[in-house]
Amino acid sequence: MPRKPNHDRAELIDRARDLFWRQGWAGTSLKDLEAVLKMKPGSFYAAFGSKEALFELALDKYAEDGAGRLAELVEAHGPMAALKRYPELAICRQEAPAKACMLSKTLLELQAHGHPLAKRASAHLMGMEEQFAALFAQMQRDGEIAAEHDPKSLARRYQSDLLGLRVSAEREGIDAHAIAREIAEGLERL
Amino acid sequence: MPRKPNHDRAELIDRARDLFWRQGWAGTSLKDLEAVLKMKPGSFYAAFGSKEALFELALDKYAEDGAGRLAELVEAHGPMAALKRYPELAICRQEAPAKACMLSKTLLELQAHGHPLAKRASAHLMGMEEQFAALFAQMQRDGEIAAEHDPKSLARRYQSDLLGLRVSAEREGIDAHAIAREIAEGLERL
DNA sequence: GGCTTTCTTGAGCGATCACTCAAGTATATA
DNA sequence: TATATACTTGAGTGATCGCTCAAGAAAGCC
Repeated sequence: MPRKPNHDRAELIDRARDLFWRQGWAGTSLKDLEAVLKMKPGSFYAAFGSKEALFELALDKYAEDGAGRLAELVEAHGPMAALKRYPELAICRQEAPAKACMLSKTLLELQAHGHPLAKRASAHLMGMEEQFAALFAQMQRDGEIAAEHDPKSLARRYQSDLLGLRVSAEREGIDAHAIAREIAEGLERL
Repeated sequence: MPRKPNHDRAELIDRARDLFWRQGWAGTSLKDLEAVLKMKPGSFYAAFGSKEALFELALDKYAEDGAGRLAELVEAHGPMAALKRYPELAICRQEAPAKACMLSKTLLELQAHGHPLAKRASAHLMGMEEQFAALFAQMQRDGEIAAEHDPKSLARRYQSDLLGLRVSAEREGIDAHAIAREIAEGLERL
């Protein structure tokens, strides 16, 4: 009976994610979204409910894709090589709308107002960190790194280095690849 | 002949800086500023010209104060001890309106729109990095760190670590002091 | 006390914000 | 082909945005 939607929902969320990632929450107006999604207000609200609801979908997709890329890397090269490659991978993708992490951008922008999206970003960051910790733990079991380390501490530090790298990569005149290399080299000394 | 201003301008800029630092550019409305500065719109615009002009003053004050605190630390304890203490100092101050760096927050929020304030924040970050580089160079001259290092590379990495630390410190459930300690310890191995 | 000069006041400006809804259009079933 | 069922359209909502300006209040000089 019904009419089919003109657009592919997953594709729309991807495009919204890229815009939000680049421009942030307040920096992205509904006009911007309407232009990028090629939707009029009515369709937009029928499809997503609100700007906030779409941002949440975008944030979740961002986290999911990031975790997926790391998992692929682990699958292909093992934990150590994956963690060594991941920093460079995070800043080299040309098609990415920004170098900095969308989760940290969201956290920094919305945390002060106690916005639910900040909490959600924070939770995703914690999820990533647990993924890192699991890899460090596995490396320890495999004897790839010394037994004296605490996997959770290593993950916390690795995450912090990654966030710093990705903020630095946003700056002009900074050789972020050099920083990525140094982070990778740091892993060898564990 | 004239009437004296009711307010101390430097004090006003400090209060505006704290608000902008915490809430960011778009997250801070003129209503917020009027409340914190206890000024009506007319006085505000007579005193500062625009929201953007005040943000610029606030940003400059932020950078100046940060550089000052580092300089004091160097004066008191020398370059190495100063750089080792600085990370902890950056995240421990209770009176600070946020843990994250105002310069990086501004950069991340406004860079995508090519806003002049993002460029200014970027320039201040570069200024800090040069300050760090000068200290590393001095430590090298004093034989405190190995001669093989490039002071500019060390400064770039130190800055990146610092930015990462300060984003991490904004998160809930993260022991940022532990990260600060690790950054300090890292300096000992140079 | 006048007079001048500056600062303060606050109503209100046009623009933009996120969002709504009634009307129109396209598609599937009957 | 007729009807039911989405989906799309876009003018328009009230609220808030950064900002203006004419009028009033306070301080220094005569």
